[in-house]
Amino acid sequence: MAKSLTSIAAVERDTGLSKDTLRVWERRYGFPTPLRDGNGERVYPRDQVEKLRVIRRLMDSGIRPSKIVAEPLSKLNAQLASRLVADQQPPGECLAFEAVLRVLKAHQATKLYQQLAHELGRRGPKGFVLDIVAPLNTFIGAAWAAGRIEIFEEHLYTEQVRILLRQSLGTLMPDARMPCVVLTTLPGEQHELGILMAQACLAVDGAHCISLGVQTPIPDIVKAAHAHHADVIGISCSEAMRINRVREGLADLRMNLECEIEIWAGGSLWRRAKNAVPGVKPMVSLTDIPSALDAWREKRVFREHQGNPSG
Amino acid sequence: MAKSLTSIAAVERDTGLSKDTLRVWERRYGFPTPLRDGNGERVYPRDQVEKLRVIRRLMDSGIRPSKIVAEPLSKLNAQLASRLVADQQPPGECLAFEAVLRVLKAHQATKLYQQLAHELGRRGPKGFVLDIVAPLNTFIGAAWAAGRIEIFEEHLYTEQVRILLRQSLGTLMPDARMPCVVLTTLPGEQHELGILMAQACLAVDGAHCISLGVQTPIPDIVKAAHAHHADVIGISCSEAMRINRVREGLADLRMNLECEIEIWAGGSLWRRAKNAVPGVKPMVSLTDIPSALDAWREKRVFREHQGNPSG
DNA sequence: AATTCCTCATTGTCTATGACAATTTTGGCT
DNA sequence: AGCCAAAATTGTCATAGACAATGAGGAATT
Repeated sequence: MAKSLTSIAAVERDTGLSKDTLRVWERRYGFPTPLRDGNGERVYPRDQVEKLRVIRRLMDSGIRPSKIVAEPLSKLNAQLASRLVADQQPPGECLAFEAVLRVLKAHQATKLYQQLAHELGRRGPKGFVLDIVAPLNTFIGAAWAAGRIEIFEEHLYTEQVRILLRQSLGTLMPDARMPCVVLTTLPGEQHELGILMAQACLAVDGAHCISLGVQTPIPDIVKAAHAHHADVIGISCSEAMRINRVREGLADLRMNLECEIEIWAGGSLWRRAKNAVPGVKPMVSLTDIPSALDAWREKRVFREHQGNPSG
Repeated sequence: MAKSLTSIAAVERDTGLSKDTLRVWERRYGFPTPLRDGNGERVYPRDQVEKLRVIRRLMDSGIRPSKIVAEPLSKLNAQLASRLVADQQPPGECLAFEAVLRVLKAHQATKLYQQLAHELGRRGPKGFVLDIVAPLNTFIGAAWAAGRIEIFEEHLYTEQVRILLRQSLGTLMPDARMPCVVLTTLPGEQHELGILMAQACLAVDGAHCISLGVQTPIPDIVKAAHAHHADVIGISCSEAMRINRVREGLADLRMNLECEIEIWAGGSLWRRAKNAVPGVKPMVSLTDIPSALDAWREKRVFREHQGNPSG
């Protein structure tokens, strides 16, 4: 276990902060303060990378860099811990959630799976998603933001939910009057859970769903929309994404799609983002999905009466 | 559908070519030749972005930029088409593969699933992976590289295989004499199929597998390895990755892990990469997995006899 | 004839600093 | 309080030169 010094590219990879940002912070805030190698290239000590990762987490929860970049690590950790208390709106079932967290931290994947499968069996796909997965998701996300769990533990959780949802979604039959929805995330967004939850909600209401997986380039989303004759494109955005990037991506997508094809943008990001992108329907909560589907059907029926009464 | 001009950031997102690379190509090869907006910032016409995407594909199959960046698009497309013939080593079952491709291009996800499920039922998990999925995967990858299918169609295929493998892997029990393997990909690598195939091969031989999903940051891989008391870290690398990045990432990982923990790096990338990373075991084919497991067990038995006969 | 080694060309990434647009915050004014 | 303008904040883009790591081609050796 050597000194573990990292290049600027490695820091970008590990923290998600761009090279430009890292250099400009050094210039403006006096942090980080990398050493230099023989070529005059930046070399970051491990503890500075760790601090950068903490900063990144705090920024994801809305804090601006000037307030934190120059602060000592101990203060940042304290702030991280206090975030949990602020974010957490105990939803009644909070105790059970703490139990899930314990199982997760013990890395008992099988036990976690069984507990969740029990709930799925009891409530069915829709109830499972709305009453369990959605709030539990928020809870797990908050636990991560507060430093209570590691990202690989979050992955472990995601994995179990994913398997469960995939299994239960296979049996549902689509309804011809409902839209064909293509689901994916924008490049840079790795969280698949949002898509899966949306897919569950859409499928139980009879919509025909096609998931492209995560991180589909914009031109490919457009091609997929045409190939599948999609009525709606669903994009899931987690709070880990930069709002600017998402806005730019959605505007780009909107510009390249026929306006008959709707774009629905859901995910926890939209709690933070105030103004939406023109021509894109923001879905703050999963409960917006049924009403959006109703609205779509209404509009479609109306349009058919108007323009094409026989078809 | 406006003129669709894109910023350099959007081009980076859509092509995977870094901003630095885009600027330096312009300087060196005279392509791309973006317009400039009011601020003097690059604005790329749509057709140039399309050409860049073709170039990217050709580079992923090993061609160097100086040979192709300045060429006209028509030549590049011809080259792309000829790649398929060159790459494709008909593995006997070639006709069936073409049929799969047809189903895929018709977007008949259910039919595709049924065909694959039939093979899984007939051959069991291991045979299915070795005889069907592995070669089919190569074939689908080649079809993508040759421009015969779109990336979202590849995703559709991946999705079906993923569901099937997940289902059949759930029933297998690990063997206590076999290593605990943590599986993931490096940041930037989005292809999960490699992990799934590795997991299938490992699990049928009794190894205890934990998948972290894709794109785990190096520090998190290290933490996960410790938390799960992993014996082996398995990293899957597709040919879409830049070899440099992978080498750097693996060297970084090796430096931060105790040397008792082995690193096995598999995936189609290693057909192209000649020299491996020190301390990392390259796995060219899935068939290397059983022998690697045997070797691991041998070594472990030997070590226990030497140092710790009672435990 | 095959293999190893050496050299040259290729290529991506890094450096530095200035500029600016987009957003958020602040302060003053109804 | 509520709202608008001014100011501060912040990320990204531009420029051009430098260099290390890789690949390719040829020469020398086994």
